[in-house]
Amino acid sequence: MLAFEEYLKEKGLKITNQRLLVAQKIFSSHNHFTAEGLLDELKDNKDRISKATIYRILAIMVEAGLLEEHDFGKDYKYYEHIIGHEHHDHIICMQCGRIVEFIDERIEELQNKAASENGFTITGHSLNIFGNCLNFATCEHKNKK
Amino acid sequence: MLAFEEYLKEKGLKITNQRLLVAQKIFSSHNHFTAEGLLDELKDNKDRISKATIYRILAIMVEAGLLEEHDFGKDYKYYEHIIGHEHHDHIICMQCGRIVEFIDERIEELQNKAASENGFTITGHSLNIFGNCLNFATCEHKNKK
DNA sequence: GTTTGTGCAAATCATTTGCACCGCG
DNA sequence: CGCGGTGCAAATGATTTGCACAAAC
Repeated sequence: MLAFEEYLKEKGLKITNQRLLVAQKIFSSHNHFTAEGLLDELKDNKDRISKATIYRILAIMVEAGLLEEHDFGKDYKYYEHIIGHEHHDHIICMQCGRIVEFIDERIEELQNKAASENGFTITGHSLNIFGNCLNFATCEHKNKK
Repeated sequence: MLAFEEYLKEKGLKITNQRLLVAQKIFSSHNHFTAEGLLDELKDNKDRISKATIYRILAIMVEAGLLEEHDFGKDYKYYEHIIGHEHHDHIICMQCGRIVEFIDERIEELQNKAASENGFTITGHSLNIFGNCLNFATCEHKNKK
């Protein structure tokens, strides 16, 4: 059973077609997506779903710890599911929008060190590297959502 | 003369009271501020300045490379001037909003390494650590802008 | 049957923009 | 003067919300 379904039951929330639809879509792959993009992908589906509902479901999933919200410098948010995915940081191509994940334990450690040296207890962090990937396959289309 | 004034002349832009006022305010200290906050601080000034003008001036300063725009996870932007300030990253207290700057050359290097290993040319990066500072002096007021 | 969820359209909120007037150069 | 700059109010665009209806339990 989907982890999201479990969460809904736990919390006494209802299991609706829309919620299952969104969950299936999101957990079927590991992409970085936007609310708008998700809406588009579900548009042609038999079960219509509204933008408001998308946002409401995404909020629940973030609350549930199943989804992570990212700010990549655009004026809309990106999401990615984190089931079966270790924490990682991102490199974003400013040309084509391609997003590459990476993780460097040494950076993680140095961040922890920086925080504690300054008297902070870490609750989270966000490290985004912006650049150009010059990847033939993807970098031809600019400003993909 | 203010660096901003030089920039304006260079570009053939006009030197107005509003522009000087904003520049003096911003460069008189090194704080992280918001457009709204800046407007408040300049409200009681003899020369009134409108919100639209604030935004327009901030955009010019960012373009001029005198100001940096930050996204700290709120729904409004933070700015800081970078004259005489080396690049640095930020630690933000989620309780009181206090912002501490730090720099770790090892992290910088590891970022460059991660980018090039993934075939990216770096154009910029943003590293924000979120946490709690538990600082008596500041951490009593929550959600400061 | 209740209570919670959904769709729609209207509301929000930071930021941007159109336009008529103002002031720097 | 002439054109860029400013203020105001209206526009924008992502996200949120109120409300009446629909669906889950």
